[in-house]
Amino acid sequence: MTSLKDLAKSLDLSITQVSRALDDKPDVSAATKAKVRAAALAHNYQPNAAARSLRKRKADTIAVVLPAGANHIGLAALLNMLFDTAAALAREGFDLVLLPGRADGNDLDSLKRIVEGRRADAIIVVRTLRNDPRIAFLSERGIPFVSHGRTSGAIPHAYVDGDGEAGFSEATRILLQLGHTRIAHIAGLQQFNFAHVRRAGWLAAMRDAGHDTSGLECESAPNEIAGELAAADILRRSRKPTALLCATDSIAIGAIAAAKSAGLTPGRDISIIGHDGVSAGLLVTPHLSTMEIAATDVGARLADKLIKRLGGADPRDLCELLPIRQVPRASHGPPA
Amino acid sequence: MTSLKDLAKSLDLSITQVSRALDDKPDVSAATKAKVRAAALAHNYQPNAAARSLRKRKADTIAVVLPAGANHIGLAALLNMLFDTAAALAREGFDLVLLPGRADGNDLDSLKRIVEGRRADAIIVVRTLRNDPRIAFLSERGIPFVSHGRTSGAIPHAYVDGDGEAGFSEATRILLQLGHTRIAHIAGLQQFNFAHVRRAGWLAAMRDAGHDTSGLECESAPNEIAGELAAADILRRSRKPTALLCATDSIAIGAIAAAKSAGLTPGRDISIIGHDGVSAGLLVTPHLSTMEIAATDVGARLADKLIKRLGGADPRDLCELLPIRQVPRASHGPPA
DNA sequence: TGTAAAAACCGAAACGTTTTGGATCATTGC
DNA sequence: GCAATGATCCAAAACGTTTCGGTTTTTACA
Repeated sequence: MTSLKDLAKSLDLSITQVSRALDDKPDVSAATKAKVRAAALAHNYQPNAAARSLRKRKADTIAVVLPAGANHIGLAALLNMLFDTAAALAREGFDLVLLPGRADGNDLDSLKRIVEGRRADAIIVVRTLRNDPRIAFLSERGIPFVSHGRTSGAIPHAYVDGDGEAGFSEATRILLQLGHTRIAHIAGLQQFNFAHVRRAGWLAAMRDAGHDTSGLECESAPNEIAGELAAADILRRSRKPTALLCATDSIAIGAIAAAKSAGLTPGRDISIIGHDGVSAGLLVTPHLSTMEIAATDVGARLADKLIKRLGGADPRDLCELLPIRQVPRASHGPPA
Repeated sequence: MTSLKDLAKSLDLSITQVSRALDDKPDVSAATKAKVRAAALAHNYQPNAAARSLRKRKADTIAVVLPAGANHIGLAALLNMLFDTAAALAREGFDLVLLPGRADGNDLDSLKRIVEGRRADAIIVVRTLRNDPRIAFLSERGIPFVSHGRTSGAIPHAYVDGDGEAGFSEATRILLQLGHTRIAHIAGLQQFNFAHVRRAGWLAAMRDAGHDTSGLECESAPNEIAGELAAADILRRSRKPTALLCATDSIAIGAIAAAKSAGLTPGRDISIIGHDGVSAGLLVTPHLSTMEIAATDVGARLADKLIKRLGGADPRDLCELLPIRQVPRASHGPPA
């Protein structure tokens, strides 16, 4: 409501001086600075965001393009992480704006609107695909961005991600060590990079151990219902697995239900392991063996990378691959 | 990157006409409109958001002030709902910006910054308190807003809320009908309005039935761990309840764990009912009896109310109290 | 007391859009 | 042929801030 002009008039100063005083710039005497600050407080002056952003050519805003609709299960964890990111960004003076992905799946158009309209200074990309057009677009335009998850493409970019390949290799080796040989993998949709690398980790460990993987895998959307269907399918096959390594906890929780329906006791008759460390894993019986990123502040790390990127850092120096920690619980063990 | 000026120059038109053409205003010939639109598309012109917002004195942005940190459990459901709101608002051309509550709990300052700085045209308030200073502030300033949840204060305002009082009264009556008399209530923190009305519903039904409630209640933060502690406490008391009516599912899930630890079988030795209908209720054993708002589109309703409020509707006409539907499952039954 | 340097200040332009208040031109009615 | 009408168009102001370049005032020192 109150503008710089109002303050200037009430203080009998020029707009210039009031602006500079509030910015603590050198050309203003200590006395006037104090007076101006007092007046600003009294009128609870807040600079008009649009005017400032127009003049400074930056919006002090970060945008995150969210995947479209439907898959609310996975969304909750994502939004929780982004809340941390928002909090970290707020401390640096940035607002976080949510852009729900468009129903037609054309996220590039939302992105163009944001970028060309200068609505945001930088972008956060989540749910990276193996070959992500959003990342190609942003890189080409030189828009600062950080992604939650890597891509398989050649474009170097800033990211924070878990080392899914190592994690799934290790989990596979643990199962092998316990005596399993027919270790099946219920993969996530392979267009997503996280799903691809997790499968690669399983595949590598199986190959290293000299085990045939044919007929031992299938693909599932990352939610309980799809996971249950996929597990039921794989348990019905001729070459019956003794262990199910699942791309996500949600799939694994569905797999536990499927195993029970098939008359198997998870942890005894069949081993099931997931990934993510969601709290729901402690609600199922038996408690879900899983693995998770060995860091609790992924959201804040994302914010940190973004700030550094805005500060001009090279994206190649802003890649963080976080180690995965195994969280063994009761849903896996030696083969029956 | 391209501005109206650029377009005007390349088309040999005035900025005025280009602007009006893109806005489909009357004073422009059909021929020029077509030419302008084609050029805008070719240069993929997007109006500068700051300039437009400065001139039009509106930001096309809605802000939501989120509660500060910590309680991530309840946050996930909230964020999920807000995602729907964001999607609905996006269809109307509004962006949704997230304002994480400040660590010092002073959300009013964030609110002032947004409101005075004209960063948002309207506000969404969540987690309403019984007596909410944010609502007092916004009402007084005449800022359009909608809250997720009512307040107990006298200020009329737009809201969407579930009828927690009716829901908890009904659940209590159901338990009474089954033969329970010592029905305890594990309440949410009473500063929150939802917790207050749910307790009121239980209290009214108990009084109507002529049952003494002394020693039959306690308060808990809305998460599993606090719920488990609260339930353990109430199960240790001299006047042992046969049923636990919990303010939220998270509390109820904790209560199930506590009951098991105390050697009781939920659903047989003790009845436990929650509220929210979270999916985790289907993961615990036995499946959690609960209740929930009989509508799946609360987020969109919130957006709808906000749009109407921005259109000048009276807040008193924008109050929606949604009925609660009981979801009986396996965690309650007649007393042992 | 005079002068140079330093400190404090100010006017005006610019950011990119929308909108006001005409201006121009062809067409119509008489 | 002339005024009135309607259809297109445009210059300029305004939104509220930051910043460039220059001006005035004070201080420092001879």
